[in-house]
Amino acid sequence: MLSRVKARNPGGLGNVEREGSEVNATSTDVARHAGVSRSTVSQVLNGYADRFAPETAAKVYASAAELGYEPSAAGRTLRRGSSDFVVALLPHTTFGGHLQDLFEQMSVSLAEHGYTLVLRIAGAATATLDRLVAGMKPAAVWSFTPFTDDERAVLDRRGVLAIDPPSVTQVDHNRAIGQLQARTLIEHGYRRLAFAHLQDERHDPFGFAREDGVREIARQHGLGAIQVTNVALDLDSAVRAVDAFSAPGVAVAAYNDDVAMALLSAARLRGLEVPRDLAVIGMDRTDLSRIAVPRLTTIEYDIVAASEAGTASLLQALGAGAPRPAAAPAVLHLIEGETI
Amino acid sequence: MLSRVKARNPGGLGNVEREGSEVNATSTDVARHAGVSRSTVSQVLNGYADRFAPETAAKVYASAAELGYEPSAAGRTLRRGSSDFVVALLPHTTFGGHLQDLFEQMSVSLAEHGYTLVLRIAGAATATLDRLVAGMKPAAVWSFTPFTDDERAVLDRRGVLAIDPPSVTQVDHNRAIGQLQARTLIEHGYRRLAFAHLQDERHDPFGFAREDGVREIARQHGLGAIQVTNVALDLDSAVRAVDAFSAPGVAVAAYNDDVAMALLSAARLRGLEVPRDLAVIGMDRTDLSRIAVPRLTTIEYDIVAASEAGTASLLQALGAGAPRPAAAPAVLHLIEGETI
DNA sequence: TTGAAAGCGCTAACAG
DNA sequence: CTGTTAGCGCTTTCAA
Repeated sequence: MLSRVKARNPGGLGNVEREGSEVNATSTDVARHAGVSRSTVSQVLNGYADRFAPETAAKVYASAAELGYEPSAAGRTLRRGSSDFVVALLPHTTFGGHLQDLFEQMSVSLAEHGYTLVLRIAGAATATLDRLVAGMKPAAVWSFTPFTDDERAVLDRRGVLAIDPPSVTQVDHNRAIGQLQARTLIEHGYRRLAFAHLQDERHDPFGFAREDGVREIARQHGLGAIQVTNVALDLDSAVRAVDAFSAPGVAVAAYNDDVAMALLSAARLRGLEVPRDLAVIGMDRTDLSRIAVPRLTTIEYDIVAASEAGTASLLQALGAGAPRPAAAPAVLHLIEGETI
Repeated sequence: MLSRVKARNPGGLGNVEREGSEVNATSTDVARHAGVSRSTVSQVLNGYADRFAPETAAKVYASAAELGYEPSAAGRTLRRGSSDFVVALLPHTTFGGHLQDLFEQMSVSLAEHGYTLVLRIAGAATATLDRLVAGMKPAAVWSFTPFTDDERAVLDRRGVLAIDPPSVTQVDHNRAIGQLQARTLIEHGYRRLAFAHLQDERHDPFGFAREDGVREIARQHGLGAIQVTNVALDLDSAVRAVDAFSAPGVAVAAYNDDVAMALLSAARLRGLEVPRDLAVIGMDRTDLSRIAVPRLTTIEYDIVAASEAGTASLLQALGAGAPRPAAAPAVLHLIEGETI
């Protein structure tokens, strides 16, 4: 057998990265080292240690550790029909540090159950997803946002476990955000409500649900129809939106803090006083929202709490069932500012 | 043989996700369908079609397409010793939010050469990296920023191709950013320069190189020592930093646009006029920097251009050698604003 | 120009 | 209690 090291280092030249003592022990190596058979190694290491004499199991554990043994995903996948990888789709929204926290938390939880998390850009062509799924045979594909129809079709075709938030949940969730924005504005005495979308719809996947939430609360309180506007992330667009608000005294629920900040800048440019002439509530609690003068009133979405629920349902679907957490955690927090 | 569908759908119940006509053709299926042997299928599909009669090859292509055949990564990995996956480490920083574009571009380029890109959170424990690498046997692990010593050690141990920017390049690159900031400030007539770090060093991996770039240019122009300060992303911190600037007329190169925006807010709070009393140049050209009043002068980093260079060197290291692009593309662009 | 055979590392059924 | 055996899907000689 041509060892991997040799194969990779023809002529012994090689580059620095590959020199030194490489470790890629197989279960055969572990078995030999422990003086047992491969199947014993496999069983001990896969949770059936109690079928063996304690000393035998101990020898196996020790040998595996000593040799730095990690099972080959390829061999295991081939045998089992699916791998221990879980693919998570990376939404095409801002990587505001928070998203990393989500995946970091998920990565750890999954690792505890023997799964390995890998990420994939959500925007990429569906054909790539197909290749990835067909090739890697992941235990599951998970998405923070609902799959597109194309994605669903591919995943179904490949027979892979596909987990996304039921779109009804997703809608409820975002409607709750709009509702909280509206309720907050109303509690502060505003009666003329508006909703400002982010114009680039690729980055505004939740806008309509949130708008609905605002509208619903407005209706419940007997307020008139809400104004709806689109704001691109440039001053011209924001100024146009502000000019279009029928009169002073409008209170705007913004799709996110960036939109809110754009409106604040536009208001300043137009000489409007915030919140007297224009009130604004954002969403996301970005770092910059804390720096704005006046500080933006916004809503924080506790993504780690939310992701814990997501991870739990994922694990359950995988049959690695951690029991569902008793209640859905509170994930929305109002952050006080001076813009309403 | 127990088919995968049956195995996954015991009792025929199953859930919606797995019903319907699943497609998971193997090379055996393709061979049978085309009336040739498995090895013929393998050879034709791996670029040796010219060893066969044209009709034979055509039959193979047609059958593979019809059956939706995708080779099993597991089988291939087992046989070849390494997979077609390339793991990219997701840095724990924000590059103006355009990080997706980088990975999307990379994903496409790699796919053209038969590789599949998967991402992994860079922050996670090194042990997880070890498992990932040992299990998945990726063709390469790539990082936009230099590996930590721990990461390097793990990758070396597993004998995997590890590509990161030579730290000298990384340093040069970031020094160039600082230099451009300083040169721009000096061209506008400023003689008292400062550099403002982002206090959270986890998000400021390049700060020192940039600071060096500023200092270097200041020295070349015979200016005095530059002031260096740390700014956290809150108003108190920014106000403290502004207060500490010895006198009006300081021009600050900020680590990024967020830091710059914090300084602008602090200046406003202190009644300083920008740029007369305090000049600021940022870095990243975030959306919000375009919305600020006054608009922030900043530098845009063309991450897609940069990533094309990165992808090229990665492919070269993989031996899928696209020829190196002739010259390094220009990746830094000054964005005019009104803050200097 | 094509096919047969071997084997990558692993696990599960079965035999002792 | 532990080992033998077969085979997951693929590629690569080697032989025809």
